[in-house]
Amino acid sequence: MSTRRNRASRAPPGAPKASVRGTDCRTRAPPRAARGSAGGGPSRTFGVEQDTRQTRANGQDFLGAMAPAPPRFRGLSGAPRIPRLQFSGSHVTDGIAKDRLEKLHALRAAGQDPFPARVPRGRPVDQVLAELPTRMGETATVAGRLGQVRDFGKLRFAHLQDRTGTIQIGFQRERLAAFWPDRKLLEGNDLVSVTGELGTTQKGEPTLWATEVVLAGKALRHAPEKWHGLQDTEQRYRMRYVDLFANPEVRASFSKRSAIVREVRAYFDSLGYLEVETPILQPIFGGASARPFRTHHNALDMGLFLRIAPELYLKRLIVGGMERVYEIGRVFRNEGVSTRHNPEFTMLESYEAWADYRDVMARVEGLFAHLVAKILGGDGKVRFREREYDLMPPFQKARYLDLFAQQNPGVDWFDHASCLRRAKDLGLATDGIEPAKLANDVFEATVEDTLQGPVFVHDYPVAISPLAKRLVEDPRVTERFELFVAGMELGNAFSELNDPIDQQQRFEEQVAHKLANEHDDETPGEVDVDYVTALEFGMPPAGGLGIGIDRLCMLLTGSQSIRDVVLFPLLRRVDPAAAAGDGSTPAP
RNA sequence: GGGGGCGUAGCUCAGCCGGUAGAGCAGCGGCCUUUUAAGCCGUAGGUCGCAGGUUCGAUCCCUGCCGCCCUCACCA
Repeated sequence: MSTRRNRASRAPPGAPKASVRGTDCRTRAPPRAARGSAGGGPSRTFGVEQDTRQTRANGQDFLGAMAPAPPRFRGLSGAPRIPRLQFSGSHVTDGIAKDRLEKLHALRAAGQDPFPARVPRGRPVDQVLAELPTRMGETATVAGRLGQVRDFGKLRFAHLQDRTGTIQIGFQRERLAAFWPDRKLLEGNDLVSVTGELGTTQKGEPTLWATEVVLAGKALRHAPEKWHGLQDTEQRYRMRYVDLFANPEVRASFSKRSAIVREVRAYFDSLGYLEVETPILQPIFGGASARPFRTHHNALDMGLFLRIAPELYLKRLIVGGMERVYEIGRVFRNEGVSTRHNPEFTMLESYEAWADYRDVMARVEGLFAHLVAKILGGDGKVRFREREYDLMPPFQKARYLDLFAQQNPGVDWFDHASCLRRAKDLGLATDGIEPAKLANDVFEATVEDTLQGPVFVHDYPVAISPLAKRLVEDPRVTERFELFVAGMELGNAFSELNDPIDQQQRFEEQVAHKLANEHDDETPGEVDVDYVTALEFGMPPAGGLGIGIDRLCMLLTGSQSIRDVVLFPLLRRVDPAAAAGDGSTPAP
């Protein structure tokens, strides 16, 4: 950096601030294949100067239309020394590339706006690529992020990426005489708008031969390594924005998630379900067994919980006669994190009046048939954790107690003594665990791993199904099923309890249980009287369903961890001072 | 919370038995008019996660802490 001393001619102080792609330029520009920028914004063109009149771009001199001559800048050589930017103490400056900062200063010094409000935005890259073979030689504009720039003599190549794809940009001195001396102010990872001529290279790669380059946004940080992308899992999650542009497969996964959610909606919409939104801030939490997050409303001076499930509100809507409702929304559970658990996750819940759990089972199969058709393209096969699964319905069905008996011969689920023996044989914790819970622990320890599925496990014992109706033929069990795939619980459904007296009793038992167990923070401390009141007005028999959208997305995208389908998974906060490495981490 | 692993340049990674650190990419200065993980020559870049300890000497050994990953537990 010591040799950059030669003084380049810069614009005199009184010169116009910058070149403007104004009307005079525009009127003489060749017809664009693409629609130009939004209405004559003051986006600036690189290094336009008087001698561009000699520039031939596709036989036309449209750059030459620029007048008056804007300030000229010559890379870093002409830029004054500008003190390094000062960031506030909390800003992590580690990743800022000094050379990029200097280029930014050079651009500013030359009157160029490194962050213009608008530039010619052009058209989606995939469209341009599709039309290219039949429109060779025509002009097109694209906008996006530059990949690595490859210098080759008086040529430069780089790929430009937008949300639809990637196209190669070719920079030729002959077509870009004005831009050429300043080409190094533009570098990989910068955001640009490029207008050029459609063509190919000698090897036939579709290429946009640039005739005009406009910086749309300067990148002050280097892109991750081109070949490996961003690998470090922690950085991928903390800096998802980098992960997304550096790793195409990540972008693809989240596009797929979007499509999955869209198709889930489409499926329920097509059946006449109403999509609704119910409270996330709830004075009493319920509808599942989980520890809640607590919060507080200041104006009302009221303690609130973030919902652990929308269930009780959705069933109020069934009472209200909406009959078919669903909600796709975030729920919050104050529990551990793992590859399958994020403290906030997205749940689908649906309720349908005049339906029972058999009907709901059919809905689930219908949903999967729809997703197979729309997401997997008709083939229901999906690879997940080294195995292949066939998601094409119908699915296997198996009774809970039958599965239990198969894996635990001679053990009676309802007999505590025999379950206790079995649990001890399996090495499970048994102290202070209630009989029903213990029996279910035995089930989970012996059966769940075998549920590669997809399989509906149905008719769960009453004791572990507090919100479901009993089966008439066998009152020990309920009209409830869960859907398992890859040993993972994907969905839970039952014929909803609509007896207000029974419901009131079950709530009271819960509260009593909580009072007896001071460590029980999963149970609300009071009965949801309003919900019982709703049931007292009469709720039709109804089938309800809950599906973990994140896990569904894991399955359909083949993701190992829930964090690969959640854009911004919860991570422990890194102290800014510690991250900056100044050793001033405050004491806890 | 328990167990295991990891943390080195902006990124991807080496670093042996303890002797104050290397490569590739990105960057910077050059050469090259059809490159595409371009190539070649040159150059710059580091609080080795943080803090202690052992040692003449610590990226390396020990302890504690921070963060992430895997796993178990809780849960969907």
